[in-house]
Amino acid sequence: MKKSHYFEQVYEVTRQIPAGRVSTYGAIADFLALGSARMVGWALNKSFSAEDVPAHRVVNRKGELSGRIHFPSPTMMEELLENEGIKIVDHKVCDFKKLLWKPAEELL
DNA sequence: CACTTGACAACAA
DNA sequence: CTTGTTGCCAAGT
Repeated sequence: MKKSHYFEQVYEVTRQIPAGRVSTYGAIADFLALGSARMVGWALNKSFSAEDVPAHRVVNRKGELSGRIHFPSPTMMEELLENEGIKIVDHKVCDFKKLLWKPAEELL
């Protein structure tokens, strides 16, 4: 049952993010070429009610854990990321650009 | 049906 | 750092 097409797409892409990597709203939105970064964030918000989506691997364009506030605990996101080998400094991803993963990479 | 809000992007000042 | 704009589109009120 599809609620909304792009929701599923965002979930799918987000699930493709490998551990130890992060992605951005812009990257996903750009890859889907559907809506916009807002839609991605919005879809991720609903991801809690959806299937298991590693939303903690999705950050904003600055690498900030902007979504941590929506997690059960604001620190959970950092814990999860650090658990995957991602360094978090000041609620931001260290070497963000290096860890940045794009959906298109899977196609390469 | 109109308006506002939203885990945003990207730039400008 | 903040405040502002424009684009984008669905859900909530």
